[in-house]
Formats: sequence, structure tokens, C-alpha cells
Amino acid sequence: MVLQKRFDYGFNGYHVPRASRSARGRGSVKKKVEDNSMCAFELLATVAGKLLQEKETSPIHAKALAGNDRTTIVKHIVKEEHQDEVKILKSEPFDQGSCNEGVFASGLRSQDHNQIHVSKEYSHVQNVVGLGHSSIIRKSDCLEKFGCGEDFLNGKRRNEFGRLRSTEGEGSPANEEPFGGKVENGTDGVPEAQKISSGVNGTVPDACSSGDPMKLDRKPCVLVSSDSSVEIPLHSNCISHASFPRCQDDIKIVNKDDDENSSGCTQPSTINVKAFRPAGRIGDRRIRKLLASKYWKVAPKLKDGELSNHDGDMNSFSCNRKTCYTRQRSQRNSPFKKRKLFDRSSVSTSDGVISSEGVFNTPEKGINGVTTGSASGASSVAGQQVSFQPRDSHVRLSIKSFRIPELFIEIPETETIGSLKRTVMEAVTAVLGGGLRVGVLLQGKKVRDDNKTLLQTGISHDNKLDSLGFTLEPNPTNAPPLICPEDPPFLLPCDAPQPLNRYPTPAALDPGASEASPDPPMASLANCVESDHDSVPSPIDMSTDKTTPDSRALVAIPAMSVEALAVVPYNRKSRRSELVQRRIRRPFSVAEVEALVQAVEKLGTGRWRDVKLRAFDNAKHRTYVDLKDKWKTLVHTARISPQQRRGEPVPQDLLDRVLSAHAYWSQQQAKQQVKQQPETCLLV
DNA sequence: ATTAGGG
DNA sequence: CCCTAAT
Repeated sequence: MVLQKRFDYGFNGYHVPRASRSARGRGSVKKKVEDNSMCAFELLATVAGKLLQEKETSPIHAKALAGNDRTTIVKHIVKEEHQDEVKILKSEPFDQGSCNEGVFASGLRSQDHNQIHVSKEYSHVQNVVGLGHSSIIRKSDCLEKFGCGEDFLNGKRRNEFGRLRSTEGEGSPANEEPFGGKVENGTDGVPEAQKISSGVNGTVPDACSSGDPMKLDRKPCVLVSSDSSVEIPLHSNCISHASFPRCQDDIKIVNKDDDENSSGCTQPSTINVKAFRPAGRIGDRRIRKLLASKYWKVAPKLKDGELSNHDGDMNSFSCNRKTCYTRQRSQRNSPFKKRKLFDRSSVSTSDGVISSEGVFNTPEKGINGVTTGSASGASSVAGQQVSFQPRDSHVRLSIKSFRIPELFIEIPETETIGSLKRTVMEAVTAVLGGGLRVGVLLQGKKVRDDNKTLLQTGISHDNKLDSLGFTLEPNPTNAPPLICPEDPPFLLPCDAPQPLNRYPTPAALDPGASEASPDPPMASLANCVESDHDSVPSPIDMSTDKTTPDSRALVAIPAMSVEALAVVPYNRKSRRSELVQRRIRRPFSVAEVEALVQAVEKLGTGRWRDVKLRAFDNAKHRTYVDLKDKWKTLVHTARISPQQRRGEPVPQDLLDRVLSAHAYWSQQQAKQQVKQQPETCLLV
């Protein structure tokens, strides 16, 4: 007997009739997945968080819950208690003052149905997001190699990412700063910092606006650009000051999206940029990992006991921030050493989970560069019932129902209903755990730019949005062919009508692929990212050891071959190669250009690695190749008429500097060659 | 791993 | 941004 059914995932017990599903879901199945995911990240994160929560208290475990399965989360979860199968999540108020909103959600689930009842309003999207992340991350963290207690998942830690530090001067000033005098003159006495600041603000007005809920804690001046932050040391205790006067003006771009990095700056005098980012890609990975492990551990036997492990994890989770913080920093000491950040394979993987990137972008602070990603094929559209309620500049919405992607279930006729339920649950759990990502639909259109703020996207309390929807779609990246990395023929490409899904094997969830993806929304729960995007080099290796083809055996399916019962999210990409996603486009902000120009003026055009190190050390998404390319385009841009230029306009003065620096260094290069020419001639 | 260029 | 060849 083969049951083929789509399940509506109701948050409020609200089921969306299949008939009412938008056709979009299906239609988009064929779309090439190249999505970068998330747009309106907050929304996605919120949704993801919900889903994950749900997962944690999946029916499988819910049996014993009997009404006690209530999950309440406040801000960041600090500790978790388990009562039999029931988990109670508690969190502590964020002490940063940035998030003052109170609790935002509570969930109640019924055991017999895959329904989650989510009520309560989200006082702030950020909070919601934070919630989702924390709950998710918490566990994942445990799984991570960091070990319990080492992780952080609150915004505080996140702050580290958005940090810039001054660079120390290297080499002799004369060589290092050919443009030093010139630049200074160019500033007309205006402090570099100020200059940059104006530049940033001019371009990205809202970036640092006071309205930003995520205000920085105590650091004074932070410059935030569209997708990166510029940090300028204010105090003089920077080493660079002494040895290299102008160094204090160095601009460094930090990628807020990178989760992995901890902080770049060790100097107290440095300003902290962006408040925080709860979970980064790392978080995503962790989440995924968590999900995966959980899934495999629990699903199969549906035993209790399993949770006990979590306890330990959870506790560890509540490590004190200090510790986590320290850890984080230490980890990122040698960014370049372990740089494989842009490895594509890794990127794709990350997508599977919600990326943290963007999670914290609130409308107020938003302003990120536009990213253009292609949408991933969505296999299903979740039921949408979103209502907005004006409240300050916050958007409140409640998702009445969510439909999960289509699942195929195959089960013997002789199986019991209970067995069927479990099977279905597992399938759902599996999908939710790692194979989904969240998409946002606005008026029928998929919102692909995860970096846009809700406001920019048109989702604001001012608008009576009646057409905001979320979708759960198979996460291409995430969905790795678990079992057969080589890509067995049987794994159908996403365009296949309705490929069968199979339970992800641990391997699949694994990260082999990892992430980098910019921001895969939920399934991968990224960065963000988005993560970062992209950025975390460390793949999740949890699956490595235990994962074997046999893992499938773990699937708790009644006496039948796993294969038979296997429910697999379809729409997975069969080939890893296909998983390769083009990195999301992240236009350089003026601040970044400024930093680049300054670095090039100082270092020249042939030392991109140094440029990267000097000015973009913390911007994981900017590789030296990117910088080189950007310089190339800048030179080109500077040469064409302003009318021909596109994108965010770059201040003419910057372009002028580009040209002069380019000319200068070209000349230098020529001289170098001239010098060598004679030598070679002599040699010959 | 970097650099340099073409696409 | 991607892809490659050459270092």
C-alpha cells in the first residue's frame, strides 16, 4: 500500500485543505534551485524556529507529554529541563538591552496530530528569530565539536562577528602608504572615521539609525554598511597608531554574516559593530546536525531515554557567555589558515538549515545589499494565514498553518495505525529537520532577497498585507543524497515530478557539504547565510563516524525493510555538483569600497591577499579574488560615464582615488618590470 | 594558496 | 561572480 499524502502542518490546528494550496508550490518545483534564500529573514527564522521547536517535541516524544508539553521560550534559552519526554525551555532575558521585547511565543502541541499551536504574538520579529535560533542552536551546539558549554547562542556572542579591528601597519610607511599624504589631503581634514561614517550613512541611511532595536550595547561608534560593518578604532591604544600613524584610519570591513568568526578585535578600544546576530551559519549547521542526530537517534526506536542525552547537551548549552565568547575568539585566530570558506561544496550544505544570517535584520537596521539568488524550487506551499498588526514599526504575524512538502510513504498493509502514524511522523520530522527551507511569498511572488528588510520588501505594519505567505520547500542544498554521495541514479533531480524521498541518512545530513551558503533559510537553519554564509569552514562531522549505509536500519519502521517505508523528501538534488550554488551576489557597499580603495592605495594592486587581510579580514564573504574583481570593476566604473554606472553609486571622489591608485600602481608595476627586464636580458 | 585574466 | 591557468 502506498500512501501519498501531503500533510498540513498546523501551528494552530489550522489545516489548509489541499485544494486550497496555491499552485505555485508545484509549479516552482522545477525551478532551478539556486536560492540563496531567505528573504525577510526574520520571517524565515521565525518559522524555522517554530518548526524546529515542533520537531523537538515531536509526537514521537509527545506521548508521555500529555498536556505537559508546553514550551515556552523567552529570548534566549538558557537552560532546558526535561520531564520525561517533555521539555521545558526557559530562557533568560537578553541582557544587552537590545532586545527588550518580552517573550514571544509559546507552543502547545497535541500529541495525536502534527500540529503545533502557536499563539502569542511576536513582539518583535527579532525575538522570534532569536527564539528559533536559540532553541535550535542550543542543541546543535551540543552536538558540535565545540562541546557543550563552549557555545554561545545569544546575540552577545554574535556581536563578535560584526567587529572590526584596526590593522597594524606593516612594512615601511613609505612603501605602505604611497597614497598616505594624498589621501589625507583629500579628506580635507575630515577625520577618516567621520568620512566613512558619512559615506556609509549616506548610502545606507538606516543602517545605524537610532531606531535600530539592535542597538549596540555600549560601543560608541559603529558604522554599518549594507552588508558589512565598518569599524573604526576610536582610541589610541591601537598598536597601529604608534607605529603607523595612518593606520588608525584603516577601514576594515567585517562581515556580519559570518558566523564563524568570532571577533576580530581584541582591542578594547575597538568599536563593536552590529549588535548581534544570534546564530550564524554555524548555528545552522549545528541545527542541522542536531536534527540529524536526533532524528536518527530517536526516530528509530522512539524511545525515551534518548532525551537524556539532550539534557546533558542542554546544560552545557547554558554555558556562560564569557566562556563561549572566549572560545569563539580563539577559534578565529587564523582566518586564513583554515580558509576554505568559499568552498562551494560547503556552501550548499549549509543551505539546508536556517541560516542565521538575516535573522536579525530588522526592518530598522536592515539595509543590506541586494542579493539576487534564484529561488529554489519549492515543492510545497505552506498554508498561509498571516495577519499583520501594526505596532510600532514591528510587524506581527501569526502563521495559522503550515503545510509541509509532499511526502511519499510506503507502508505494509499489515502495519498498524500507530505504525503508520509513526512513519508519517518520522517522515515529517525528517523533512522538517533537515530537508526544508522556508520561503517567503509576498503577493504571490517569492521574495528571494534575504537581505532586504521587511520594510523594504513591503512587509510593514503600514501595509495591509494580506498576501504574505511562507513556504516550506525542500532544501536542495541540504538534501544531499545522503546515502550515496556519488549520486545514485535513483535520486531524481528536482525537476522530476515527484521523486521519492528517502530518509536522510546521517551522512546526508552531514555536512559534508557544508555551508556557505548565504542563507538558506530554514532547512539548513545558515547563515547566513547566510550562514554565510557561507562561511563556516567547519563542516559538521557528526555523521562521519556513525554514519554508514546501515544507518537506515535505524529508522523505526516496523518489520519491514527500511527501504519500503522510507519516506524521502523528494526534490533533492542528486548530484553534488548540482548542489553547487552560485554565491549570492553581494554588492559592495560604499564603505567596503572605501576600505578597498584605501587598502589598495596602501598595498598596491597585486597584493590582494594582503588587501583582504588588511581591510576585509573579517568579511568572510569577500575573498581576495572578490576584492581583485571589485577593483577591476571599480577601475572600469571610474572610467565610464556616471550615466553608465549601475548599482549603488560610488562617490566620485572614491572613483578618483581608484583611478589614481590604479595609475600609480600600474606605474610601479611597470617600473618593476623595467628593472627586471635588464636582468633577464643579461641572463639571456 | 595566490595571482591574473577572461568570461 | 565564476573558472582557470600559472605560479
